[in-house]
Amino acid sequence: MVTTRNSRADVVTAAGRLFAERGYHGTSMRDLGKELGLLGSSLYSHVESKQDLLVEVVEEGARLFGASADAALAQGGSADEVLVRLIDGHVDVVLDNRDVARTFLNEANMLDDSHRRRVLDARDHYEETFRGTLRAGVADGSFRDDVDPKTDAIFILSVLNAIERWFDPGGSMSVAKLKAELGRFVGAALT
Amino acid sequence: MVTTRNSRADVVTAAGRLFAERGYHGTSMRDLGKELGLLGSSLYSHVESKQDLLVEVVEEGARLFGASADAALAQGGSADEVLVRLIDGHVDVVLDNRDVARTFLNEANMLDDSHRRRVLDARDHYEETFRGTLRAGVADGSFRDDVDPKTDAIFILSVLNAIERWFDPGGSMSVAKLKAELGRFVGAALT
DNA sequence: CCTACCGATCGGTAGG
DNA sequence: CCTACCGATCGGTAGG
Repeated sequence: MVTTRNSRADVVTAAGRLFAERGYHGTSMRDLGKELGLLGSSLYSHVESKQDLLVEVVEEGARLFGASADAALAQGGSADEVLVRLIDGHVDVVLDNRDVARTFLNEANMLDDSHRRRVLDARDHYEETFRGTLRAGVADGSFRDDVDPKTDAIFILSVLNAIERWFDPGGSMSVAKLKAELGRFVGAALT
Repeated sequence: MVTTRNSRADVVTAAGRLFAERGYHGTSMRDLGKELGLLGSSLYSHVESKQDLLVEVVEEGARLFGASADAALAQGGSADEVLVRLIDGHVDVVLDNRDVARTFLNEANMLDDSHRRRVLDARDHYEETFRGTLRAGVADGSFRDDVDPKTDAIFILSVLNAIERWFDPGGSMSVAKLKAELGRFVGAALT
């Protein structure tokens, strides 16, 4: 028997799993307790509220995407190289933290106003990384001059954000293949 | 005073609005009643269950997208022309029936098993329209020969399905501009 | 479409 | 982390 008490981190992780699968409003504190082998009421020794759990999961998502963008920029290189790192980094965040990413992408609007605002700001900052990279690539001639950085950043992120909806990590397409296909499609669209 | 009794269609429309905004589980029958100026319990003279309402909204979404694809194919023409009609038609469905489209795209997995299965089949059939058009375009040389119909159909649909998340019909970008940008981006990716 | 309910479940608390 | 609850709200029904 290795039964141990759950940590706060365990609770947040399980919450991410259920929020990703069933949605915030589709998950009850009793569901979450069952997932961890305890009663719903016992969760309140770890967290202050259900909303609190959503905040933690979504903000972890914001941190992960933000860190990925920072890392992609920090290495420098051409706009084309930065964009490839942004794309690969986004894929890694989604696939290595699928529940967190899904909750971040689909349940952020269930946050109360102040938290939602902060998350939307973080998301806009992340998007700006893509926009800026497209602008730089257009400016230096790496990308077509009919590329519209604002719109195309949204288009590219639309493709990336949808990955959690269809990609099966245990399926026939490898992560490397996924990244290659993304690079080809986006590359062709921009050059 | 033009206060009239609500029809079943009114109830379904209002349900689509709330399901799109707050999600299926975030909407109560009392919320929906309030939206229509009646009590939650009164809704049961129009529908059998809450799930029933979700089924109606989601299946209407499936019908709309299906009809759009059928129309795009029926007109014939080159793969390139069909694809443009598929894209424009998808945009029209999303923007002319936003609540239905959002509910179809985001709440279909809240359906019970049998209905969800049917909707997923319809969605796959719709996706096959895109895949087939890409295949035809590769075969006749309209599109690059490194286009992967299966993957690229998903990528294109990812861009189209995300439109409800960011496009503001009252904003600075017109629908015509949106369609032009989509055509340019997707066209560049495929040719 | 309302009145008047039903049992079940919700998020959460007090006290250990 | 459990026991023992709380008031509020849930989807839904009977009967008009």
